[in-house]
Amino acid sequence: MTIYDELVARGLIAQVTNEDEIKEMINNGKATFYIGFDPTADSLHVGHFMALCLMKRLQMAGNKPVVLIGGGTAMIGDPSGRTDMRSMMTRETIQHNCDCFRKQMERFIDFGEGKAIMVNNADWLLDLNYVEVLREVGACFSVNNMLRAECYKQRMEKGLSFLEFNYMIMQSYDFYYLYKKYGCNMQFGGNDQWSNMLGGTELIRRKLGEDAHAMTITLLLNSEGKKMGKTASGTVWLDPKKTTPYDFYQYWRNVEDADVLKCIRMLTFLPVEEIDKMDGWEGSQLNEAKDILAYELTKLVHGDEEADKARASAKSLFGGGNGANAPILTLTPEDFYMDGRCDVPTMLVKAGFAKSKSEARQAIQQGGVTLDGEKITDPRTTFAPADLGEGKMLRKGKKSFVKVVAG
RNA sequence: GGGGGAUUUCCCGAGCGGCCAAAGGGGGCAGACUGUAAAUCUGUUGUCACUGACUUCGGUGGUCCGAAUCCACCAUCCCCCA
Repeated sequence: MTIYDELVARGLIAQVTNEDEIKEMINNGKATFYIGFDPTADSLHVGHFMALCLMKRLQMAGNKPVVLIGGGTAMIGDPSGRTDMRSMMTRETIQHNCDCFRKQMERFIDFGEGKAIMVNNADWLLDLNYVEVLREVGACFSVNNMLRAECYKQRMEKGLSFLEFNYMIMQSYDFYYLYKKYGCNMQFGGNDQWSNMLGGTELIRRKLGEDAHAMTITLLLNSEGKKMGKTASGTVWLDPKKTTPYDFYQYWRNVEDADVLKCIRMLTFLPVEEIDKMDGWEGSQLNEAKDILAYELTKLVHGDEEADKARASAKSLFGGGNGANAPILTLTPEDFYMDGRCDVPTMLVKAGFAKSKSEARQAIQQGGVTLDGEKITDPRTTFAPADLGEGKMLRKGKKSFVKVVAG
């Protein structure tokens, strides 16, 4: 199976500028392609992960990836897929985020001897001269066309600042610049980037009379049409400090039935034939597929050891075990503030299971909290350090566990 | 530059002087049912020393016994005209 066919089989390809040429290029390792990542946070997330996987697949097929970190474009803020303006980031924050991105990416992409390069568009965008750019590049863009682009259309009602309107031009300039400097002939990105990417191919055509290509990856949406990788409490990050490997595992372990196969296909490196076999799975077998998905992804992102640990704690906790690998919550002497005793709401808040003591109290009153299997019914129940012994398993609802010990 | 409108608790959105911690929906959390799924039903959803107290309705001042509701100014956003 050629790499292009595999991408199609996995459902990764959303739109392409010229299928035949792109197929020819990537199947034969002739592409030098770039994907841009705007450093809008200090960690990568699932969306980035998909792009990096695509990059890895193409790199393995002999193509050369260019990772572009958008230190310059982040100064503007991409309006695509947004209904409101991004808050402006300081240069320092952007720089910090760039550094974080770089570190995480090195896990996935091999940057050794000419295999891949990493660039930062701050290096060329920040020194541009306004009037020069207007004459050189601005003349190539039709405002009429730009306004027709999907990414701006959505913003016509809510308002769009001139700053953000220029995002497309900056991104197009990046492609033009990379094309000239590195012979970068393709750009990949999320499907929401399509119009921005076309801006680049158009600019190259107008300025140089040559063809460059663009291809977008299907956005990973769940069956309700929402972006995956988000929970009510926020984004699922790749940084273990921001989203623990266990939580990361749990996120995937809990995807809806309808989304499991799609996720396995798009996100894992399991062979397509193997995935096809899972296609008819239902019921408990489909439940098994969720474990495969969660395990494979945790392994890719956090490594074998962490994946094994996450899987083991999940199995012991949900399989009726004693939760041997549960995270530990150590209570400090200050937590035993009530005559040397600690109440349960304090523990729940400390464990991060409740945002406030009120919330914790409600969980208790509704019968959702147990300590070592015993239901807590009174929010005022307290424990002294000695009561905890070697540590007790505090549980809120079905999915939140922690082993409480007195420190 | 001129005119009009908006800003409410996580989100959307009611409220337009006391009965407002603020309707309704969404989302979240918990319970039942289950497969750590979905759907459904129930409860809950500002904070705390929780049968009470305290702090919220863009910001700052003011009127009033009393303000999310009235007035003034400021900020931000939207719409129409130029």
